[in-house]
Amino acid sequence: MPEKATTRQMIRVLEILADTYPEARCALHFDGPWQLLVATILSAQCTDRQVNLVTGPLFQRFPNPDAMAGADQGELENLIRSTGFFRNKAANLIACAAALLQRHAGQVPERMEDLVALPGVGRKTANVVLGNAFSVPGLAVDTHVRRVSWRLGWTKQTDPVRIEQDLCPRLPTERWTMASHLLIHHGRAICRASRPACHSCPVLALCPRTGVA
DNA sequence: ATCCCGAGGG
DNA sequence: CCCTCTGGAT
Repeated sequence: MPEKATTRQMIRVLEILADTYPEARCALHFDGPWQLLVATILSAQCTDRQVNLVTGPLFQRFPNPDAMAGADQGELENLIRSTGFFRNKAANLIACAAALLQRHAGQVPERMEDLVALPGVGRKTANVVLGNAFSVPGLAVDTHVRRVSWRLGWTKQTDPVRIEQDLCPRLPTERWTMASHLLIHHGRAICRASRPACHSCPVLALCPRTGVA
């Protein structure tokens, strides 16, 4: 078994991925922290493409937390139905908007502690909002980050929080947010969950598995 | 550990 | 049919 990846090796992989995917960034369409928060809540177990299809009409109908807090849940469900889990998500969005009004004067808070206290917001969603709306460093560990970092031999953990605790100390703070984007992009394009395209992987030489899913 | 849930791909 | 998609709450 290979040793756990070093900071130098991890940065080398990230640099190659950055060269391979210069367009890597947050793929959700949004304008401002609140729209990003809503889009990220909707992105649970759903492609970003599917989220982007519904957020246009959604934000036209409910342009701010005040409007969404007073939304009819059935109407909201219909607007977000195609993203899946629509009953949970609709209830969470209404409760979340209400919580923003009650606790934060209708603004999206910039602290992890406050974000994860919002309905429907877990640590992964909070990290996405912090990193992409407020430029606060964080590693958002989703299904792609978990799978790719596992295959690269960067971690043996499976719990997202432990993966975060395992990887972050070995990476410079300023690379955390981009690391999420790069690993997600690579996970979608090449290092897919099923039938990964190892034959065309730019970091194959740095992967301990060298081709096995 | 289990549930929520639609859409897309193989 | 199967698996997977930028999870979260119970």
